[in-house]
Amino acid sequence: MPESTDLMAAEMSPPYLEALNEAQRQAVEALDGPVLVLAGAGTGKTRALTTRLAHLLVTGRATPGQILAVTFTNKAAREMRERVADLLQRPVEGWWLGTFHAVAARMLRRDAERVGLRSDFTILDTDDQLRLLKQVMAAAGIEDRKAPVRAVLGVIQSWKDRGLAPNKVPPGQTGGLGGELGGGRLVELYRAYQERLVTLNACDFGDLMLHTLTLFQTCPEVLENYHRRFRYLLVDEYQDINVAQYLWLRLLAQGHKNICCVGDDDQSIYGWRGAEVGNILRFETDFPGAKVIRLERNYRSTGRILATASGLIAHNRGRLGKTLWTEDEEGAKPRVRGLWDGEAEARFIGEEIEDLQRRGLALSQIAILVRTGAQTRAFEERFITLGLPYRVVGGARFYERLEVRDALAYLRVLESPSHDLAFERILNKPKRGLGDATLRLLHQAARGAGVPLYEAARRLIETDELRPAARRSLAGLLADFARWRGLSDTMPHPEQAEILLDESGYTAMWQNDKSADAPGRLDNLKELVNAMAEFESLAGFLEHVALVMELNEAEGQDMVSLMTLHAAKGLEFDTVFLPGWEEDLFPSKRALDESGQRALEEERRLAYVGLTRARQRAIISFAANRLLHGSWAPAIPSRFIDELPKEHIEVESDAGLYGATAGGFGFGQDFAETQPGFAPAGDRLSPGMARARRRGARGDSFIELTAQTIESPSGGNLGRGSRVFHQKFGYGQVAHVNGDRLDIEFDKAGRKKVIASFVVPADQAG
DNA sequence: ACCCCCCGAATTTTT
DNA sequence: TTCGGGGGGT
Repeated sequence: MPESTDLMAAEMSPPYLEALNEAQRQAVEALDGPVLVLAGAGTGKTRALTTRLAHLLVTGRATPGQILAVTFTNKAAREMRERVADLLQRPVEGWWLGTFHAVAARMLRRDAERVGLRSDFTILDTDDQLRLLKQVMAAAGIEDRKAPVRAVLGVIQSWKDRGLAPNKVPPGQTGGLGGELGGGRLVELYRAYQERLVTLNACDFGDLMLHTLTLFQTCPEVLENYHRRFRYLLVDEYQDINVAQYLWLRLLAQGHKNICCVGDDDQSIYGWRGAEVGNILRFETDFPGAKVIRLERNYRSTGRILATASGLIAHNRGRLGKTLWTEDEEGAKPRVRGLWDGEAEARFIGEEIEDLQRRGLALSQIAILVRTGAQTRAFEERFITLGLPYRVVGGARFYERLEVRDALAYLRVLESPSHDLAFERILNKPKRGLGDATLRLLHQAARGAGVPLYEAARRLIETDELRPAARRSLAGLLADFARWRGLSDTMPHPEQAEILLDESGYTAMWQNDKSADAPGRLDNLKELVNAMAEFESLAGFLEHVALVMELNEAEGQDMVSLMTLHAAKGLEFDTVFLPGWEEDLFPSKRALDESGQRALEEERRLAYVGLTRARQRAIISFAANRLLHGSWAPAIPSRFIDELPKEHIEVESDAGLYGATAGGFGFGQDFAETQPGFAPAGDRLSPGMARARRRGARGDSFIELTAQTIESPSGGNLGRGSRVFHQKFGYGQVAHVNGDRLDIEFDKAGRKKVIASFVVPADQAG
């Protein structure tokens, strides 16, 4: 970069600094010591951030290898990488830029054995986590008829978010779960779950942070190495970090203390998944001598929109405080519209959009932002009728679809046969007569011998334990895998994958499926195979899938965007519709029930995020009647509507509908109480009677049986001539021993090959 | 081993 | 209302 060097020599500002406002420039140039950049919505945060990175490199303050930059999403990391490359006119190599999880995974792979893992550990997704925990709970003898698996996983995750390993969980923590799952029992489950993960050489996402944290805490030399390496740390979306991430960052920042965190406390909307706004509020205390820089000039929205959003967020107490301003015009006042019901609301918004369309505005510059995913449906139906093109952003993600996950499980088994969860998933998919009974035997054998399921299967098919049909089927599957594995020598991995999916019968399973979504699923399988081509190897592809879990979608068409408020963070549109501003829906009753005032402030921030997405026009609406869970319920306008500064908004209403004259606020309880037949919000949702269906414990899940097997002394030192008992074949005498495989002459069943862990000494039978 | 029916639950989401 | 999971039946 000769030009830059010249510029520096002449002590002139490089051109990239000239493009910044004063505050942004400070954010770029304050390189030493801790810095907190409070970046309001639309204030050019990413620009400041990427310029700062470029500046570090251009001025020679740091080599790429001395920079660590972390984000929350792959998208943010990608954007940062691209924009820095644009600034420098060349890509940057050798720096550590990635998501918290990707960076942590990279660190963990280098020193995995120090926390009891191997460096080729696999990363489990939510689905795997649930299945694993379910097994652990069953083994612990906990009835899951009330299916609290999700709840328990939630508690475990919240502990991990707080950086708590099982031995560090404070006693008496019930995580909000009472009854049978008292604190002690939960920690026990947590410990058992973690042990299983280690056995499987696997991590869940929380573990990536937690194990790395443990690594730093227990191996000072590892941490010191990173201290030496990273001179500059940069953190995006600081308001969203959880305690584990906070501790992780603080340890890393102890080295050179040059940590720059960027965030906006007013846009903290992920408290429910462990983010702690407190982290950003406490920054100056946590990092003594910290410089705080506020980006307050907004380049996105009109004056009215900004004033409305600011007036709303001012109702929050826990804030660092910022005053956004703009030199943009005042613009139109945000509109607030009351409608009879959800259908009328959808009709109204549809008409408004058609109107904008007639005025020549692009549909791609229009968004409808809702509180919950289910709310998009009403609009989708309406838009289909109108023939309005739309897309739902952030629906079911590609790699989360059933068929894609199945196919991935096949590929994982192909890559690493010891991946038990994947093996279990595909064992009987498509149906090949290997159901619960077979799986139970496999688990028993695997536990008995201390080997993975796949290896247990290999041994089991040499014996007479299985029904002949199952034995044949399982043997066939294993032979197939051996063959598919061999293909990697002769063909590229996408082709290998295609053959695997065909020959395993998986593709055929969907081809024979008559349901409407089957063709789509087949398309997805093709897409998956295509995506593999971009990677050097199957292993590389699988690592990518575990951490990145996204597939670039085709964009560019002119469509209205439908999405949740959460999904909208970071985006902007000319026109934003904000429907469903009703008590219980928004703010969400459930959030308020769970977390009270804290949740209310977070919901309010969510409203703030929604409003600040709009450049020119914001239209808020609410309905007096809402279809919820299949039945109609009266609704009252959201308290957030009352909180909007009246002088900056335009209130409209349908004729005859209450509460919609300018200045005529005072919705709230009055509405419900004065309308005949309209119950106050609180009484509306009468939960159905819980049914106490007490049934005798089934207690025959394969995991429980497995647990019993482990606990009972089995196998052991059975030598030739021992008298033994076998569940299926009865009493017999050991005729031949070959490792853990025995030939036994049974009294009734004749000579059979069995696995040692399936028999007990005859004197212990009973 | 598979299928079907009934019951209960039903935010927000990244990695 | 719609979805998924579990239980019971074949």
